[in-house]
Amino acid sequence: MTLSFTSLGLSEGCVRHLEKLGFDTPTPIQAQAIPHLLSGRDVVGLAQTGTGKTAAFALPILEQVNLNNSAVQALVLTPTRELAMQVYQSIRNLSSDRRFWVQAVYGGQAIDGQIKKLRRGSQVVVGTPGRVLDLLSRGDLKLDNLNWLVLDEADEMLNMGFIQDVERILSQAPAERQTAFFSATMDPTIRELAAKFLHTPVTVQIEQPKAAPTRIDQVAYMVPRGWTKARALQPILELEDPESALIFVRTRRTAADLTRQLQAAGYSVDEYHGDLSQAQRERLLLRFRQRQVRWVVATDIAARGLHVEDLSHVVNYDLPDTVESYVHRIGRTGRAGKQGRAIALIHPLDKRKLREIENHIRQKLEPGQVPTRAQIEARHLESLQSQLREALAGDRLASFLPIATELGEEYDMRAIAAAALQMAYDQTRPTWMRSEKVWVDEPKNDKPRTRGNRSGKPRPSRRGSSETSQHFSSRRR
DNA sequence: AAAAAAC
Repeated sequence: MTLSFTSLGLSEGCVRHLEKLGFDTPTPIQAQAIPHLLSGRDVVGLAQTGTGKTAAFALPILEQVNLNNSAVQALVLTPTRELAMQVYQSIRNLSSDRRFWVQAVYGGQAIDGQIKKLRRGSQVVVGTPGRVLDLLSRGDLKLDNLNWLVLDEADEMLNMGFIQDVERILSQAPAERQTAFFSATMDPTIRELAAKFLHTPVTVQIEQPKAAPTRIDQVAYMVPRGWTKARALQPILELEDPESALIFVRTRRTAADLTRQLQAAGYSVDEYHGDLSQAQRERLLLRFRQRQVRWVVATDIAARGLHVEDLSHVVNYDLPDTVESYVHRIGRTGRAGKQGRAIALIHPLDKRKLREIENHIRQKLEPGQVPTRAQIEARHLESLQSQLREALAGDRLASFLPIATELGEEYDMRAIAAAALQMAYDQTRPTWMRSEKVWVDEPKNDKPRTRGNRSGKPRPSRRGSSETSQHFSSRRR
């Protein structure tokens, strides 16, 4: 049973272009949603990001859009500006017709350029709610000819903070239109709002691909009692040695603070959150995607939809507020058939939250302990050896051979090699590990501490835990 | 209670 784009009802020209792009088999969500959308039905599509959602709604639109009319015929709303850019890019790639125009509109960027382009005409507009409303009230975006309205990441778009804007936009769109909600989760609010805004919708759901979770190794590192998460993070990162990582935190403030700490420790890392200017945000993403920055500390701005090629790690430094958000966050890794790792830092106060997550994903996270210095050093030596083997097989060796020969007249060859290794080893260690003072393995104190501070000594200060305890105390009541 | 989203 081979499925083709042709069998879904897409035209020959469209299918040929898709083949040129290297797409010959529809993904499950595409296979299910495209025929319904082509037939004019409203659709609720339930699928994770990275499953080909964008093409699932874009292809039927491209198939039926009137290219001889430059009025806006389709509007796609996304919850973040970067997602709008990303969706815009992939829609643009899906059409080869010169008469087809798609445009992205979002805040944080001069509105003049966006207005100018809108005046030139675009059949499809992708945007964030605030800027779309702004353009609507200025009269620069007109929805009179709108045939399609798509909410990407609908569960997020229908959240408290967004819902009013989205409702105002929906109310300005012609009633005679096709509407699609794409969402990773179907909670009661989505069902309710779908009933409100969609006309006898078909729900298509790709059965939770059992393959997705197994492509992500999930580990829960237990933060020892009395340790801050910041202190536990560095040894964990040393052992995990992520090629690239998104480190999720709860607030913008923590993002900035943690970034500064990690940078001071010598890591290639930068911050990403809503306190940055749009230009900074875009520059950061570009640098991250081009591998000029290895790790990014981010708020939930990066939890959804964001695509970074070959992201090796997702780190939940702070656990997310909702179990759904956990699924979104870890979904940034393990994409396109690659293996990914999702690690979480579990403070003693986070254990309840961890259980909720485990119940939701019906799977236990593999427990992990903060690595000891010995474990990290072993890991460093191991990677040094494999790097050495690579160098031995490489072609740059010749330029270093004369030095080795010269030194060889004075020293034993094995001593020279060992000294070179020592130099390389010292350089791979981050600054904080070079100082013995900072890095002291504390005896594991797993005895549950009684509430009263019996010893009478002041409690160790716990910088990182103040927000956490505050957060959970409200649940205790 | 925080984050995102318009100036």
